[in-house]
Amino acid sequence: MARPREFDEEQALDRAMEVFWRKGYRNTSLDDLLEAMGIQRGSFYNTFGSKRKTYLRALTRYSDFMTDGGPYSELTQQEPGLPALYALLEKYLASVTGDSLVKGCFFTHASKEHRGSDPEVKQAVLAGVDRMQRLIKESIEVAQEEGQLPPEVDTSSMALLFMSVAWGLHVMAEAGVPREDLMSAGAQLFAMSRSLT
Amino acid sequence: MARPREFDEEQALDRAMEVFWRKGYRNTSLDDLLEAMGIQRGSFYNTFGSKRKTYLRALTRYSDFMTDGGPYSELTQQEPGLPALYALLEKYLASVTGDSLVKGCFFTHASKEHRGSDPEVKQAVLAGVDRMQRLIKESIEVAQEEGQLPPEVDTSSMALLFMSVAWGLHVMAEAGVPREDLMSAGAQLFAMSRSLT
DNA sequence: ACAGTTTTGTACTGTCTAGTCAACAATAAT
DNA sequence: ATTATTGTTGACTAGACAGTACAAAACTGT
Repeated sequence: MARPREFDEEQALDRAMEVFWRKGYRNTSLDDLLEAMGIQRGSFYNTFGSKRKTYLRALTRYSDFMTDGGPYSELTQQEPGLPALYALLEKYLASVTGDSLVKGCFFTHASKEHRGSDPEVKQAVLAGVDRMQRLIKESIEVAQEEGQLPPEVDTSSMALLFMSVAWGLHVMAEAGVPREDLMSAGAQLFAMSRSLT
Repeated sequence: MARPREFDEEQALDRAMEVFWRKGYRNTSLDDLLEAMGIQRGSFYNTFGSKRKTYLRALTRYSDFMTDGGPYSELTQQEPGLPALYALLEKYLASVTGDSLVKGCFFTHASKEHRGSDPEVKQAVLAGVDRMQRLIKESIEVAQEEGQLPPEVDTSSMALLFMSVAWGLHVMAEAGVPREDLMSAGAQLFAMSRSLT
């Protein structure tokens, strides 16, 4: 007994995620957002409430997007352990230094834009980071089982170190450091890892 | 034959640097800036021209601030090589996870805020990053001479790797990852470095 | 003392922003 | 067909923002 919606909420949210990911929160105006989502002001506020709420939903959606069937799920396929991790890093650096519209991890952008001062953003980001870290940690444990890493290394620290390198190189790329330099710095990390055994 | 200035330009610029460093470019309103600088609109536009120009000057000033007599100059004192680098990283992480007003490297904030889309900002940041990387590279070369690192490692890649870890852990801290986790990830890197010999 | 010059303080401008509102359109149950 | 209910639309509001204009103030050389 009411007028049906003319757009798909999930799809609109995906578009919103894409814009926020690409441009950040503050730098995305409502007009940008509406244009990307393909809806108009009234529908937007009716369905999503506010720019902020949409942003928070986009963050958790990103988390799902990355881990469920996304890039992180490839860690268990192919050659597991260090090779898979290295492949993931290379793919990440390629996306960061390439000319795709969406560059780098949404969470790094969100972290830096809010600098931990927004509790809700922080919580959403931290939840996503935890999921990613867990997946990487699992890969490192596989690497241990495969004998690619010695059994005494702390897998949690190692996982965090790997993520930090990826994120750090991401920021370096945005600072203007050339792609090849970033690639060889990443390679250096894996060379060091391999030499542990 | 004219009225003298009532404020010190250098000191005002230092204050401007501090605010931009702490709050970022967009998130610093002109009122914030003027309050921090202790001057008023007219004087500001007379002396500094615009918010943007002031920001660019603040960036290069930061570079001087860090390398000339600042934290990076400590690399050559104390125990040079890896211990000095490790001390620098620990100090950085302490500043990042502590409760000081100014947290982390200004260049990481600037990089991420503009994402390489502003050529002038990019240039200023890259120049500063180059200086920092050179200092770290020198420390790594010292480490090689001292036998702390094998002679075959690529010192440039290693320097970039170290910086990336610092920056990455910085972003992780802002994402909400606990301090101890960051510390042990940093320690992991140095443990790996030491085991190379 | 006064002319010339620069700084200073403040009111103002135009633009951009997120969010609101009310008229109008489209559906489903009766 | 009517009515209740929800969705859509575009004009509107209120506030924040960077930057400007200009008069008043303060200083220096003569």
